Amino acid sequence: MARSSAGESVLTRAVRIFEAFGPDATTLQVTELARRADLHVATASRLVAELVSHGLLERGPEREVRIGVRMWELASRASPTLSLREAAMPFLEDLHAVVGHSVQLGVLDGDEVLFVERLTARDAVVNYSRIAGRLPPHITSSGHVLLAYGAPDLLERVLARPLERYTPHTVGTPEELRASLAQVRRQGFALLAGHVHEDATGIAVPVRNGLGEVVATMSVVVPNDDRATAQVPALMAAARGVTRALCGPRADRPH
Amino acid sequence: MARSSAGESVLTRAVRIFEAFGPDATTLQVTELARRADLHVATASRLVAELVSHGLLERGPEREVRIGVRMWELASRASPTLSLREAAMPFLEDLHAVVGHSVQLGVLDGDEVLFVERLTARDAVVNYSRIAGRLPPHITSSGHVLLAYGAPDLLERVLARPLERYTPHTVGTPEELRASLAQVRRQGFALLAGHVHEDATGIAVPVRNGLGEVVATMSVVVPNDDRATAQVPALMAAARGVTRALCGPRADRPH
DNA sequence: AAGCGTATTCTCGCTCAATGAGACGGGGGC
DNA sequence: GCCCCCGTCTCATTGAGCGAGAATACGCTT
Repeated sequence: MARSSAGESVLTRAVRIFEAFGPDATTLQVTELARRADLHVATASRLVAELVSHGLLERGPEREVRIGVRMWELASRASPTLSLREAAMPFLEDLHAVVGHSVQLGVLDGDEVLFVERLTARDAVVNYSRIAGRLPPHITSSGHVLLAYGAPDLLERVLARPLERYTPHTVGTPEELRASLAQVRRQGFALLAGHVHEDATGIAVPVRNGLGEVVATMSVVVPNDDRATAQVPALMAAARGVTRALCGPRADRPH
Repeated sequence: MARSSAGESVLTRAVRIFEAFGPDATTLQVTELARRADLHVATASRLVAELVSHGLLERGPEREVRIGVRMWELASRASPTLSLREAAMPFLEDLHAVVGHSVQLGVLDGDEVLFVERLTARDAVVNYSRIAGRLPPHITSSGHVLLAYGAPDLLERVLARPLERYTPHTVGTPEELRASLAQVRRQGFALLAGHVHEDATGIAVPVRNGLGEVVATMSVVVPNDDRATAQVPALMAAARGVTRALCGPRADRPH
């Protein structure tokens, strides 16, 4: 017996191995890894051994397997994602210090928000995002910003799927979503109270590059109260700072 | 003609492709990528296409290839490296605010210091590290800490190679290095003035886990002056904070 | 110590996924 | 138009990769 019955490539299988790990499964035994990756255990064992030899996976004392440092290093050395994060970091830190609640940096990947950075707060209302985590765009303020300024076919694709509600406040119909996005475009920011978690308000603003294109979104998660809107100017100032940093040493673009 | 003459695996080649990227080559054309990865251009083109289909690489408008967001995501979702970084982040931020200069978090990987995080400062003396970057351990304060508390065979391996000097101050002989490490063990921190760059002093302290093992190092890079030593208590306090965070909700360990 | 159960690695016959040489198409420059 | 460079496609070739089953490793129980 040779070759996988499904005609799969080695790379496809390796990717499936990496995808088997997640925040709830940071280490896995070979057998479980094989099960999750849908591989014969001997095959999984072999691929794991090779990935370990390359440093992309690592083994622990109980033969458990985890993501290797080399994987992160290769991903990070030349990553556009991390270039953006690095440019944004000083502004995220300042915003974090000023607002006192969790701040986030998100990008659009596929049809989802991918969170690139999140600075948490001790007294955070609730933390519903995680670094390298994803959320559907219709439920978060970040997602609303990315949809509002994104390509029209993005919105069509999002609307082609059911809009699942996380709370009674979550946008659940195409009409609601379109109205919300129109408001984002008018106001220049998204403010969603209780859409992901009942007790939290998400506020997000677009982050633009030097060409004026929206490339990311900065957001904060604050308690539901009347003072939420007061955070908007700080957010916008921070986003402008990131834009400036993304342009490099050139002069600011006129608004 | 089939199969590589060198009997290389697909994974080995994919790793070489990723290794071709770096901070000085964030995007590459397929031909250049093939050259750097020592692959036939047709092979490189094919592997790139597949890696792009998995999101591990991405293409730009001029057919340039760059690291894909998915690579970073898979590396980050379950990464022990990022767990450490996340635990350390609040303390790095506080330290950054207090010291006003660049702060760094480094780990030992192989025989080198790998920088996991770096918060920069506007008026930083000099930034000689980068996130996901490596430096030889004998030249940096971080490296001295990791060597001082590391396994003896680590030091032997480091000493088995020539100790290259970056500046006239850099440790350049085994005797100098051993003496410096002994001092680190006595003092509990490393302070190296002008070892990497003439104008900068690096100060590093060990970060321990709940078992008392040194798992990382926190450091700052400050100007050379008599006030440098004053930063040590803040560094040590921050490192203790990280240890507490790494222990989870359990009580503090007695010192 | 022996036995058992589980997990992981090794062996090996088999085969098709991966290879690179060369053709081809596209784009840019002269 | 011609030429050059780049990247993708085609295809004959073959050995890297496969999984079934054996062997080994490990932990636990009696």
